[in-house]
Amino acid sequence: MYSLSANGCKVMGAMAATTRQRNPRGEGSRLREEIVEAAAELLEEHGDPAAVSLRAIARRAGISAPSIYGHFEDREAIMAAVVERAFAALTTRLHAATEGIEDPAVRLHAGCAAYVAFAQEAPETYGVLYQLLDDGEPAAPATSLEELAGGEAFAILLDGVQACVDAGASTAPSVPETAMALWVALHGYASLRTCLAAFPWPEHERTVTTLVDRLAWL
Amino acid sequence: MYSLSANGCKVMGAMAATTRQRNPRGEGSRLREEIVEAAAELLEEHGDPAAVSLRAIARRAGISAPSIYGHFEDREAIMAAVVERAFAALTTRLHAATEGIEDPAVRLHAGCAAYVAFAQEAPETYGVLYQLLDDGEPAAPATSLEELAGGEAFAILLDGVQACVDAGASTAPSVPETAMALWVALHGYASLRTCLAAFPWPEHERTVTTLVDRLAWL
DNA sequence: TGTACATCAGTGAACGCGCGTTCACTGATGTAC
DNA sequence: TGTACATCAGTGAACGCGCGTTCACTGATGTAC
Repeated sequence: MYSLSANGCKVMGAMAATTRQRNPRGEGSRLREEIVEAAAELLEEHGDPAAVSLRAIARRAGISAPSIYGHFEDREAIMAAVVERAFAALTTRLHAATEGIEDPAVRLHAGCAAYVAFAQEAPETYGVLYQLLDDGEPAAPATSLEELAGGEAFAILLDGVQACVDAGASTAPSVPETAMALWVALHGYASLRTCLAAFPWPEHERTVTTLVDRLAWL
Repeated sequence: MYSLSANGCKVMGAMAATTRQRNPRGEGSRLREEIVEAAAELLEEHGDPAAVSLRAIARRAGISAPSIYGHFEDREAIMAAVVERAFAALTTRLHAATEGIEDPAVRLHAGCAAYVAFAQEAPETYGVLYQLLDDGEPAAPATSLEELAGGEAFAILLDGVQACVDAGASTAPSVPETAMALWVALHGYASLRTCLAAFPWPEHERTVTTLVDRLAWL
């Protein structure tokens, strides 16, 4: 049964490098996820979103470039999927960091620290979150918070501040404005810290604590 | 003296569209500035730094693409010049907004408001400031503040906070850390405000005031 | 159970495009005699 | 003052490249008879 026949499965090692195992019938969506995964990896490796080309994604995923069109309309759609994935990861992270903590002030601290940590660990992924929003059209300004991309993450922050106020730990005069100020400051810190490595930054924990304590009126 | 001779100066209108007036001998640097200007304009018009290609810059400046190489090493060098220009503009703006104000707290407010206003009016120019730093190599972390790109702008902020502390208007425990927190928050606000237009932002003035008052311990 | 066929995941070649960069050049301007 | 020449700001054509996207296709897989 020695064979070099067309299906090529006889030489697994070599095959893996050259040909991909085709997904079974119903599971075309598996490749879809592999594409998004490949795009996310590329983004994190090269610092530049421009380096995440459709062809580079295909190369990374081990498929031909046109194969992508079976799963995505165009390159932009892939990036949108990457952003969606990143927001989901952020939200999960924030939930994980805060759940089970009773003291609202401690919980708020933990959530904010996790937000910054997320940005530190995957700076490009973090960066792409807001970058794509930048590209989108102006959108109706009246949109509710929940419908905003990242709205769920912001809602966690909002709840955190509200809990502090309710418990008397915070004297913040306005919960939404406080959450906004906090969010803005954390974003600024996360962005600058990663891109301005030469700056003599104080200790990480210390900075987050300062921002949270002062801006959340703790 | 009717003439269509080679120097073309007889038909100014038509000429301006097709041929550019060559700079006189010693003033090659004039084109250099036109190139930077063209790049800056392109950057601000298209939101995307990737759209500012060397060829696009040349087109905008009304010259052929190779002409640029007489003035810049490569595309990256042009972008570096754009960043330098942007930092100079920011610094000028901050000085203009704060000079002549006696009350240190009022001056700090004015400076911070000007910083945010600069970012609002030229969001792409503002964005490119930190973006380029991102691309650069890690650099020695021990670099002094003054040598950092944007160090002069930060120094203004530092002085502003120091003046507040000296005058007893601020109870900030650490001047550098306070300036850092303020800078980070202003940057975050400036970035997010421009890219997340759909968010229900509070009044502009109000937000800046909140950030400054809380973070500078006024 | 065996065979013909429809489905569909993925391919390979090709397209036109704009890019950064190079090269040999052109022709107006200033200078030396 | 007049002329030959060196300088140098800027040009036009060409290069190779990677890109996004299209098209007709291949061939393994599941299904109908």
